[in-house]
Amino acid sequence: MAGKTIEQNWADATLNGLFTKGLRQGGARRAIVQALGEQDCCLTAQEILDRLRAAERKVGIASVYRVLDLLVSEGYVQKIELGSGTCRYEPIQPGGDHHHHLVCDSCGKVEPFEDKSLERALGRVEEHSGYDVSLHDVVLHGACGDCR
Amino acid sequence: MAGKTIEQNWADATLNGLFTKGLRQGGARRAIVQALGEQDCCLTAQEILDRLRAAERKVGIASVYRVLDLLVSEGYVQKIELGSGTCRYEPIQPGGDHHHHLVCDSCGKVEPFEDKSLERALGRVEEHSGYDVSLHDVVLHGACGDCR
DNA sequence: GTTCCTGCAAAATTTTTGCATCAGT
DNA sequence: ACTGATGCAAAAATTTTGCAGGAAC
Repeated sequence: MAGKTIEQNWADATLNGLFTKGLRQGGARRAIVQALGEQDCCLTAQEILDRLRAAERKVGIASVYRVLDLLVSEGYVQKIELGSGTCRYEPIQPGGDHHHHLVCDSCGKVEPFEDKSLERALGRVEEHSGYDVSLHDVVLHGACGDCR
Repeated sequence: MAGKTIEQNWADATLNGLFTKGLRQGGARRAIVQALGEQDCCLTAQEILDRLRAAERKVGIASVYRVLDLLVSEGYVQKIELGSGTCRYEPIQPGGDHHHHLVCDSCGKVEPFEDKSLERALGRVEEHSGYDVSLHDVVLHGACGDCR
């Protein structure tokens, strides 16, 4: 149940953070943050909308995009593109718990993976880059076990 | 002049490869491959069109997308998305010469970088992934030297 | 009560598709 | 000559914006 707790904490921490910045916790905003928090990997705007609609929560697609924009610019959510043409959004876990993505170009499946030594290599690159790096993003494309 | 040579080789090798597969070297196709070959980092479809138009070569945007699609599916070009909403396309150098991207989220600048130890870490991840990985893609987001 | 948020609809942007014509082999 | 490639225009898909009504504080 540890995973669930961490994810729930993300939603609460995010809503609290927004509140602290003087932003309101309106219905759509709370619902979208909740939906993101219940997910362990990335979601598209449309997927978020579908989940809210399935939960009898009527929201407009424009609100989904607006809230996601806000969450990205406030640093709570990472926007990820995996080559499908549609953007995906994923909660940023403050604990540094952090994964990347494997994409099967044949069936479209997306899976998360983690690797400490990859993170260390990325950390070294970031230090020498001359940039103040806030986020990174690794995508591996290929054929999954079923499709290869 | 080494860089130039490699890039020119990419365009020639790509056109030859297409020809070998029974595909024709029509005007638009050749022009688009040339434009990509003259570039060392990624281009958008619109940028490619602009270059061709500037060179007095009238092509339709649809042809640009169609040729890029073909090049991606034949393995000559990598499609990359950096979070701007528009896709970018980059030649794949067969020699394994290979770079990734630093994106400044404040001014939009995109720079390439290389790192051997990052590639090694990626190679290890790929081996253990259970996928047959054909491509990978690393993007670092942050503030560049001028913007930070 | 004021200010910000939200939903709807319209617009903008990017990418794909249909079709008649043209060019490469 | 035959077949596939191309350009144009229309369509589709995704994301953004304008605005009036509603909700949070």
